[in-house]
Amino acid sequence: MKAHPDTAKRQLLFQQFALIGHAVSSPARLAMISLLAHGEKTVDQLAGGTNQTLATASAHLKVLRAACLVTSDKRGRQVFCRLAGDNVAQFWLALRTLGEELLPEARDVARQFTDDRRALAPLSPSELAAELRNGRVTLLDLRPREEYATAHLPGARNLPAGEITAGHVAELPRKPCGRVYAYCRGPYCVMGLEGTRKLRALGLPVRRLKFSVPEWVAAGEQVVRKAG
Amino acid sequence: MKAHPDTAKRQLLFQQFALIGHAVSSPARLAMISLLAHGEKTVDQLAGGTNQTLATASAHLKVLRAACLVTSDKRGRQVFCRLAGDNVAQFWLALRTLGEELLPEARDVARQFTDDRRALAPLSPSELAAELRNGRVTLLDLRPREEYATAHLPGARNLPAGEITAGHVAELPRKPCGRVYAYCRGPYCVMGLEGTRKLRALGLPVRRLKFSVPEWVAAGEQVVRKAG
DNA sequence: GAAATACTCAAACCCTTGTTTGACTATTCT
DNA sequence: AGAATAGTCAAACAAGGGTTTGAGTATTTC
Repeated sequence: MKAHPDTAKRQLLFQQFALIGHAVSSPARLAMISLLAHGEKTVDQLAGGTNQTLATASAHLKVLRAACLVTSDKRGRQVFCRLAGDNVAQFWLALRTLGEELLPEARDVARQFTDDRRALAPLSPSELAAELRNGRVTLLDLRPREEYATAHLPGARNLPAGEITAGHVAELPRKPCGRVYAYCRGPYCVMGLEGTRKLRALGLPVRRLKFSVPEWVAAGEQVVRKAG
Repeated sequence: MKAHPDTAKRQLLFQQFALIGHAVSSPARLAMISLLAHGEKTVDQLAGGTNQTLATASAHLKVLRAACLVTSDKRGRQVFCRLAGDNVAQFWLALRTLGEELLPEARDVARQFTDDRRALAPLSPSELAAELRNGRVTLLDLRPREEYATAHLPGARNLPAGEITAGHVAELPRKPCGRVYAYCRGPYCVMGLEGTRKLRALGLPVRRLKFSVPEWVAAGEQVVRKAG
């Protein structure tokens, strides 16, 4: 039985789509994508941020580049990687959301990240947007400076989780009677969990948001992006 | 260096998400998903519809079930499989769309399916919905009877591609001065391409739509679903 | 020019996948 | 009861993936 030429084309197409599937079939690569959703990173930073050796990170990047999810360019002696487009970050969010809905085990673990009712603000992006408009909100971005610089929620102040001290907290200009929210890299960001704990230990009644910039963008809200 | 408990949970979560990635990392499994998007199928039908042996199809199904993308139940001696939800079909469409946008090779091949300007109707779902409302449209569903029965576009008539004859075409009640559109299983459906060719060879000035039921649903339009 | 940095590559390793084959089970039909 | 149907499972094999190691390259710094 001879294969129809259209059938061959169709199979080729599915093979191509499977490249993207393959790219998102490894926890390490998913971690890299979720990191890159917050801005470009060098291979080194990417390896460090996902607990991999440089060589393995480089190998995973090869797969991500083969699927055209990630592009990179060499500047000086460093290779800067970034997602190929906003649609990649949105696809990652779609995959994550589907997993949260479909996989029982994922749903269980995910709940543990949003379990601490006192420390978590159950706001959605649009609800926060409404609170921001009425003005009585202090919003903290706990991510590293470069990520904040790349894009952050409107009105957010940058307070990198690693640099939280009593001094910083004391000099925070807080709106009278306003709520204090913090976000980091998303609902499963360990740095954000710890940062929030530390802030609360220092007496700041901050609550962690369960979303970050990528989710905010996916919800159709505006961000403050780096010029140029 | 001891791993933080939250970090461990996070990795577990990413492993779970990677299950879904793995499920969509094989062309064969993608073909199965795209078939299942048109309604439940037995393992046999699924194997036949994707050119696989029964055993390989069964093995692939195991992976799809492990990712909770597909559920199945035994009725009599047959196992009926279906997508775990509408969100699975939408995720498949999101993956396909991302691939069409990102992968140059996929984009090239995809274009070949929408190249024949005379035979293809460049309508979007919302544009077709508008045409349907003004009424002068004949709409043909070329898929098998069961898929039509499961869900079809409002106003569509079922004319399975395999049963197209001059007789059938002659007795088609066509709206005066109306356009004739046909859809099958989507933009890359070979059966739909051939069915359209056959219809045109029989003198029917039909044009193929580049979407089907899943895309129509994803666009937020209503379908006629099987009762029960 | 030499050393250091930030990668990439190739080889080797092990482990996982995909496919085929044949056996096995459950269900239905006769 | 016996045969046929629909599917799963286990074993075996080839193929492909992920990680480590060590070497190699381009660029920058000293």
